[in-house]
Amino acid sequence: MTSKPNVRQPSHVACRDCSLSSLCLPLALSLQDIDQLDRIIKRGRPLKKGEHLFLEGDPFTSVFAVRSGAIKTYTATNEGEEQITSFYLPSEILGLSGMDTDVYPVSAQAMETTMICEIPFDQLETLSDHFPELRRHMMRLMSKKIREDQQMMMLLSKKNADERIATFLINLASRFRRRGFSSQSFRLSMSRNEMGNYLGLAVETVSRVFTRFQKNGLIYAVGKEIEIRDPVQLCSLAGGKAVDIEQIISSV
Amino acid sequence: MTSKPNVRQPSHVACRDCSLSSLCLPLALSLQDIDQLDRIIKRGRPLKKGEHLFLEGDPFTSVFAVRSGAIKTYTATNEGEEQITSFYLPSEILGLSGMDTDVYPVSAQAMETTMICEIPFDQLETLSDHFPELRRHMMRLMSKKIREDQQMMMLLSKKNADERIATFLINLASRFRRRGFSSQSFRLSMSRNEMGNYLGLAVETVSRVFTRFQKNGLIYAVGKEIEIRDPVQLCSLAGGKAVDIEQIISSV
DNA sequence: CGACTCTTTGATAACCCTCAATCTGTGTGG
DNA sequence: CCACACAGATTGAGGGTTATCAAAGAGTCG
Repeated sequence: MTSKPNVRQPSHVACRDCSLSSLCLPLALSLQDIDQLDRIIKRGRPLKKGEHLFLEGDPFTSVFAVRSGAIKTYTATNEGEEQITSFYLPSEILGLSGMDTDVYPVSAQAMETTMICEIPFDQLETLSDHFPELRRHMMRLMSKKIREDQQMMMLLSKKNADERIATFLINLASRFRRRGFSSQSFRLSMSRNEMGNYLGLAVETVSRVFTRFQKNGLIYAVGKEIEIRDPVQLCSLAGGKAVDIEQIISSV
Repeated sequence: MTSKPNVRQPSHVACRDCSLSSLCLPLALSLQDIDQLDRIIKRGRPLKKGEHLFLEGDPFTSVFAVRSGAIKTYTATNEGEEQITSFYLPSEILGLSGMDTDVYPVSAQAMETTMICEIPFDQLETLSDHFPELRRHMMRLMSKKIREDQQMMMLLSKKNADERIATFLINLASRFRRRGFSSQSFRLSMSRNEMGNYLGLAVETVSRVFTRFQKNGLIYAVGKEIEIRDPVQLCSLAGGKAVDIEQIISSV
């Protein structure tokens, strides 16, 4: 299988051997096509916690896939504070929103030690000229991102603190599950502060809600480790569409 | 120019003769290519106020361009209320967020009498197989939408009522200007209720802010007609990035 | 002109933010 | 190895912004 001898680090696993390939870009490609994608992907050294993948305003050159760890993207408010716009977990793709501006509209920073696959965009475009499926997959990714952002807008404009945090936890749980990890208990890669920033809440509010959820037996949390104790009620609080809830409850 | 004799209604203007073509999909196409796009576009009868273009859950078949009038998209919250996700003005494209689900994730409704160009998606995909520029244009559209949604998330999570409404008005003004209309005075196609729904505010708050803005000489508003009296201060309230503000102030 | 919706205005209260203090955990240097 | 410094997390008190409730005014359409 791995004819190339350069498997010096786990970061050099080929796409076809990557456990995340079924979730990531190669999804739509045949084995042979994957090798072509594989050739254009750059796998850099791991990013340490706090290191930046790119900065707001940097020239847009690549999209990125998270292999392990976690990335946050953020932009600066006019008062100079940071506003977190997304968290990215393994197999998730970031950088697509820079496409129409030639610069990244957000900064991307590692929240823990993180391995990244970098996909130079001009080469990805060239490649996608020949693989309509790859093209459609990228369009679908962007379309999905738009829908997710709209869910987020709904959260921010209609939900109270309890509902926001319940939604956030359920969302994380289902993303962990999709990657094959436990969705009942997992480790939050972000601080309470980052969570509040993302959810439009003060740190203190996040903390209070966590405490209350724990008192009521919805979750059990020590530090960043979290266990979902009552997925049904948590989903009910999150208040997604019924159809989504079914899926998530069965997954937690 | 117009060799086809079927110009029975304004809605049957060909893309190459459409005053919005420089803003809409044909942007990236040569005159000859535009004609090919033109052939696949369906131009239905005008939608009357309140009529739906599509409903949440309808099978995804087409993307749409607004020719005149205005469209809102909304989704139902779990309590059954509507949550408006976007307003679309002439030359703007809607429906792209349905691409990865095969159904529209939102409903689209005319806020006034509205003319629409419908672009069947399968044909658009076929066409874009041959025109890389069309493809890139669509990707850019989606990328732009993602950035706009993220601006909206920032508005919802960090801005107070005054700032939200200032931002909304400045945004509308710049969109009107882009279409060649006055950005100093224009007509709101949405009700106070719809505006509040979109901005995450109660109707009463919207009304109060309008009254206060008027008292302070920022705007002059009677009903849906609105005039921007102090664009500098309004922009300052909106608090966008400095570079954007410059552009907008000069435009109002 | 009457029924309707939309808008405005006022009073009240809920929710969450801010400020402040304490507590916990983590890493660093003596 | 411990003590200390520091950042993050928790808890409490108080106040501000905006939602909610209620009612009246303005505009619209049959």
